[in-house]
Amino acid sequence: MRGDRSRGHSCGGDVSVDIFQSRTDTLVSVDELSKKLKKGKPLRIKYGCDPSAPDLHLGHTIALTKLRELQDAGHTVIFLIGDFTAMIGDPTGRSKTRPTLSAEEVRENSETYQEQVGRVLDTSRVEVRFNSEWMSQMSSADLIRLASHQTVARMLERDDFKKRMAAETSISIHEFLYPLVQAYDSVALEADVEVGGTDQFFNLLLGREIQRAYGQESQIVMTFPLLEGTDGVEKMSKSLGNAIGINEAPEEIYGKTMSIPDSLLPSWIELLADPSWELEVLGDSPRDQKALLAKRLVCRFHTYEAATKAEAHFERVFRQHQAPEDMPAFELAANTSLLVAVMTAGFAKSKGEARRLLAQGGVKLDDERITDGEATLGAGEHVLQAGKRRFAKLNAK
RNA sequence: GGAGAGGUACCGAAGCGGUCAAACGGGGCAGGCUGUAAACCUGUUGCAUUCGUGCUACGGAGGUUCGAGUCCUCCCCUCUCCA
Repeated sequence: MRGDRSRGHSCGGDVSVDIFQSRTDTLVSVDELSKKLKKGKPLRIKYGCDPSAPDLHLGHTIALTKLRELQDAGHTVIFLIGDFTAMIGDPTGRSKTRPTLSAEEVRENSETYQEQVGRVLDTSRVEVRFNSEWMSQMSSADLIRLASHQTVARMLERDDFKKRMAAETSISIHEFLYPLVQAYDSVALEADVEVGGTDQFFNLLLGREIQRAYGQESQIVMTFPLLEGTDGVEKMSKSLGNAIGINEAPEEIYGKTMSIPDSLLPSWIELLADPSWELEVLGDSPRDQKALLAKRLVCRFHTYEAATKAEAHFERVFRQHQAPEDMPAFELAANTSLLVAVMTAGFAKSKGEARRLLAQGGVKLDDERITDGEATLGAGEHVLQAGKRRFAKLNAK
């Protein structure tokens, strides 16, 4: 299906429209885009991020991969860090008003962000901007003028506001400013294109209106499908605990991918597959397909060696049920109770939790299930396991 | 400004003044079955504990009572309708 949709539009021999169109969810509008492209100038493509959640996950890479393609096609990617808007907190997808962030938090987070983006984008060619640059200069009068370009009725059409109205939860006035400021950012940056997830559609379209209101040409809007999280229920999001961060350890990326429901596999392959994977057979059984996908994802964010190791680690720990080669090591005194050992290894937050874990047969010492928390540790090296996947090496002296 | 409804554990949501560390559902964790899949079954889900119990929790602060999530007062917050 890739590229097929745009075939009908290749009237001007405009091949580059294809790059924009393939694997996007929505593109508004193809005609305007080809007009912009015909000017022959590199387009300014805006990608905004909210520094309150600095951990990039697989879901973000869908858009980032596309941006990389566009970068390679000679366009300019502008990475906009919404440090000013972070004070508002994007209401998108939220059922509640977000807490605001301090200036230091925003700064730290944005650094993390930039470092992670480098795993996909060529950061040497990215224009990194902060919207506080122009927003902190804006006067109240200017802000009011900006706000005058949008109506409450239109604002309430936004899906999440609508839902919150229906659910009778609170919406603060300042949350209306978020889309407006985001839209104004496009004015300040003179963006030709803005990309985002489908949940950003409203905000991106507002950018078009606001740009026009400020005498600019409207930006092209590109949205990407949202990736479902590892639970197979909700959209991938760090706060929902169903995300795979691109910063995570190879074993984690591999293991979490293996744990996704089979039903998710088609969409994951569709959304995450690299174009170069396309012709290869991904394997027969869902399990094998996942294993291959997992390996390739590790490979993408780490190295081939890391991917091989992650695979071996998985085979060893989850198929052969052996302890992994590397595990965190702890030293403690001989004759320490198992209860304390479990806590030392960080497997339980409280003694009560450790006791429960033990009682339910969740703890193994040197491959033997032990339920008595008062059992003590003999001198020497031990392997402590909690649940299926948490291991620690204990050295009792 | 007026009238009404409501704020309970991670989330949703019950809760005759004692038997409430708080029903039930979801989520989480652990066990079983498995492919670290799904579905399903079981247990568990505040902290500490000499396992007797103690402590901290039901928006906040006071009060009534032998005893309060439950009653009273004031305050804070949310929602709906009216102005």
